[in-house]
Amino acid sequence: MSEERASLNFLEHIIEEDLQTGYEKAQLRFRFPPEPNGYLHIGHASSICLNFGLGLKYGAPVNLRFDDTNPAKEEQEFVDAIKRDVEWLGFSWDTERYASDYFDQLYDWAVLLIKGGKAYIDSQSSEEMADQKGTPTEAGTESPFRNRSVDENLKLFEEMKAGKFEEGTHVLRAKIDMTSSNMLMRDPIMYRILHKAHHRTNTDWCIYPMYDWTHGESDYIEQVSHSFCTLEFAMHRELYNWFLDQVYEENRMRPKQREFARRNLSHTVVSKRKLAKLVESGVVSSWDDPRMPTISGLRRRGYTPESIRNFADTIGIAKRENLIDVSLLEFHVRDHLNKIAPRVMGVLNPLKVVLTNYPEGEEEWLEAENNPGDENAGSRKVPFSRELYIEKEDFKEEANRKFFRLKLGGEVRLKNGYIIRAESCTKDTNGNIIEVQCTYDPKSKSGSGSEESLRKVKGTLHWVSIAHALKAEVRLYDRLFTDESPDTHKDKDFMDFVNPESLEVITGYLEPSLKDAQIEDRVQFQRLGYFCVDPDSTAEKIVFNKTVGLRDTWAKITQKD
RNA sequence: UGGCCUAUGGUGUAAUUGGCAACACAGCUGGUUUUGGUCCAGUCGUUCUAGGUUCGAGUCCUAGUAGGCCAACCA
Repeated sequence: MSEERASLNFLEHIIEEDLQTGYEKAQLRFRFPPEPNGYLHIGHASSICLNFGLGLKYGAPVNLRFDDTNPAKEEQEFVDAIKRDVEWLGFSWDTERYASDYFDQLYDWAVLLIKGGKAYIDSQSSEEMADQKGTPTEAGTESPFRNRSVDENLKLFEEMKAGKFEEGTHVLRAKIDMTSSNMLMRDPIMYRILHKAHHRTNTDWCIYPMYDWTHGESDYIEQVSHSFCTLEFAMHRELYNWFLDQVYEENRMRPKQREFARRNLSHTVVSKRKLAKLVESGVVSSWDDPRMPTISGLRRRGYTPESIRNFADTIGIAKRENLIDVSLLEFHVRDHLNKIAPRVMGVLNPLKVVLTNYPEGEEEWLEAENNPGDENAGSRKVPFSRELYIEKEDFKEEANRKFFRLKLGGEVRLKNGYIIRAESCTKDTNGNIIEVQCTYDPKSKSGSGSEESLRKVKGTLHWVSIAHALKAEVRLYDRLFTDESPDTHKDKDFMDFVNPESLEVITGYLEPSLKDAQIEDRVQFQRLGYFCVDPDSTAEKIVFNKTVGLRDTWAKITQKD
């Protein structure tokens, strides 16, 4: 009813304009075209959300197309990982395609170009060709093979295909313009010889088409209406169109390439080469290490697909350089987890508390809300007894009134339990506090409705009963890089900015309800943050990853002082 | 001594296409709260520069400045 006109990004404006000038809505079709040479990362996630989001918005099909034209780098393993990641993000593709599906068609079209005098076989080395290419400010020079006869070109191309030549001896080039101000138009290579097995076509081919020759033609074959790619391909558009011109037939959909700025996330890197280096050098354990910006890493870290989609939606899409602060991504995962993650109690840095007036050997099970923001989340029981753990940070012998926690002579409420008062504490020989002796008010039990239970005390602490606590490995993560843009420094390598303290492994003491937690379960450790169960967990030892901390205004206050 | 692209708060994106510069995050203030969480209210602050067109310019024009991209048998 009160429908607000949603603001459109510039790509949606282009689509809307096309819709008004002749395109039918039913003709709209998009694609997400990864090369299966590595794992998808947060940058791909933005592109996936863009293309599939457009598909959802316009009711248009979106193909998942693997750009698999380089058998030297591509593997089935990556195809499988990519499909799993796209599905995990919550999208479904119309059809699964491969550029390699089109090798025959591409070959036939290439023959057509040769026959039309638009392509030729060059038999120089790549160095010689590079020399003739010119520079951005100087025109190139023509290859001595540029004017080979059509028949000779045809014969050589056939022999290339038949495997008669070594790698590097011949290539097929488009005959365009060696003086173009666009370097890509200076007779670009269409095919090269590669005696390598392809993960799908095996050894059927020993010539493989290059990206530029493949991409637009694949869009055309699939009748993609809008082909969106990142800005570094802007210069390729002219070539994309030139190749399309060679095969385009009237009345068919002519795909349109448009470019958007890749979205950069602060405090990380996303190039496959750099991510691979992090894995190889042992900085992280694997491609799905929870510190990695890969989709599989984010998943293992505890991110939800919703949070990633919301992130992609709010950062939008444009053409200017950007650096998006990772805190925005963290905001979205908190925002979603706050709604869905059950609250539990766990102590990560334990300090023993003894309730001196609580009977020894006694225990009781207290009612605890699973999520105060969600009535339907229900409740659970947590055990309470004479000896408890609280966080070390939650006790001080003396503190000013800004410290809403436990201090000698002060009171505090134990979440879901009783109000306690710190009476004394004991220290080890080094002066470290190792135990706090407290008394509790038996009438102050949470939810009992008694006058005492309604008393307001400043400060509520989480806790866990020592006798009942579940020991768990807890992995705490910090940013992988200390610099917000580690790979943009001219004089420094991105590896120089690796944060040596990005991982801390500790033992946590958790409430026993967590005993049956399953891998990928997500919970909030109250007052600490969101955590999820890592796949490394076993029946004997449960492992939690910290996804993200809660917003911490106390930390800001202490920092200021 | 080239070509292409870009320029809006600390960050990211909008602006009904020439008509009151908005939204989210971050920051700051306060309120609620048995999580120093959540939630609520308020606040902060911007159209790269110089000209021009116009009743009116973030938007159009001219010049400049700054940044990014382009010379792989990679994608």
